Amino acid sequence: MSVTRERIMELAEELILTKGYNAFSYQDISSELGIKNAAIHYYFPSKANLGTSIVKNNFLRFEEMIENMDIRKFDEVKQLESFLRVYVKSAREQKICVIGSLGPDFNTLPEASQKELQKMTNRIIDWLTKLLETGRYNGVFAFKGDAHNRALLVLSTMIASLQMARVLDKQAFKDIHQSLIDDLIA
Amino acid sequence: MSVTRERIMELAEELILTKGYNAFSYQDISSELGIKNAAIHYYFPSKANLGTSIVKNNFLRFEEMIENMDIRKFDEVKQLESFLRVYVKSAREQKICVIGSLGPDFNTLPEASQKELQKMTNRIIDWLTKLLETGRYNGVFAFKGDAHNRALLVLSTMIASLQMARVLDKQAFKDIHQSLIDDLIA
DNA sequence: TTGCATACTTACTAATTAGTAAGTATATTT
DNA sequence: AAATATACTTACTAATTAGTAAGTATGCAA
Repeated sequence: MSVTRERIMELAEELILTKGYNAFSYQDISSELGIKNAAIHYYFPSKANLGTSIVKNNFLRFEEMIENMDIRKFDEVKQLESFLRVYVKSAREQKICVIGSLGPDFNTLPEASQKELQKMTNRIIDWLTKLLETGRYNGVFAFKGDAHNRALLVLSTMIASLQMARVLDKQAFKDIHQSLIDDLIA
Repeated sequence: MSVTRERIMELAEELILTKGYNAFSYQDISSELGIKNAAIHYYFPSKANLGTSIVKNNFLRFEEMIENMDIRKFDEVKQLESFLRVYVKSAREQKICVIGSLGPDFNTLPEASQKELQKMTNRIIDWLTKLLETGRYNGVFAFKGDAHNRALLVLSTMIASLQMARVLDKQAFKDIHQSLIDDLIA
């Protein structure tokens, strides 16, 4: 893989997570990387293509994360903690998450990006649902109601807590994050 | 107040809640209302001004809502339900909320809009905190931990549930909304 | 009836946007 | 050595953006 291509993707993702899809431009990337606009088009013919690539890449990283956790046979609490750590890292870096950034812009996204974002979100919800269900069965989680609804609640909470931290302050993320864990751990 | 001014504000708010701040343009408004671009500039000299006006207007509507509830002496559950009804209505209309739309775009907003959004968010959190605290004291709410943290959690949940409904489907909002209430009502 | 404020339109600008076509340097393969 | 593929740059376009300055129609007040 080309190093330039990777630097473009890395920066584009950062721009999406800090400025949003509709606020970042090819110029933002080219000026920062010291390359020309057309160089980005060489690797990513359209902004739609670049955006979709970033969602796909994010999806891939999630799949890799849960694969590694399966192998090491982490218990449910550890798996949840690993999942939540991704958001803790984002909060530290003043970023929000991909779903929280592209979700509000959903109606303006190219169809391929929309589809990929939906696929990833469903995949995360499915994984979380199973994790919560199993964890409750094993007595490490305690919560009322359907595990699927709880999974939606957990993901929603993490998405919004990063956004709240942006509007208010970092403490907001920590507070929400702690409340979530308090509610869930048996 | 001018009727044109009001129609601009109404449409601009809708555009922010459906397309986002950085994706909507003065053209979107002028073409829809059958007026010229410059007519919008007559009422709102800059996009910064228009954006800030919309946040202020939203803030005002929240203040009016909680004022009306105080007068009628609604109990805490009714007050929470009234508050949540705003989000239920948004979900029906395929909209997200102002904080959920402008929050992710925060870094790209003009300073006046940022300040106003912060003020409004803090005001909502303060109101929710007191409501939850009083409601728990009166035995109608049941939750663990600090009321302020719980207020952050409630607001976060509503913000993100609208976004999740956009990415997934309306059922996602209903599920999250129900989980939230189940958790809170004693 | 003159003057002034309100509510716009006309006509424009400068900047930025994504995107393209054609050229070029370098490395690799044949 | 020649041909080809890779990784770009140069130079451009058409569309869209927020914003402005000057003009105009209408109503109302002095």
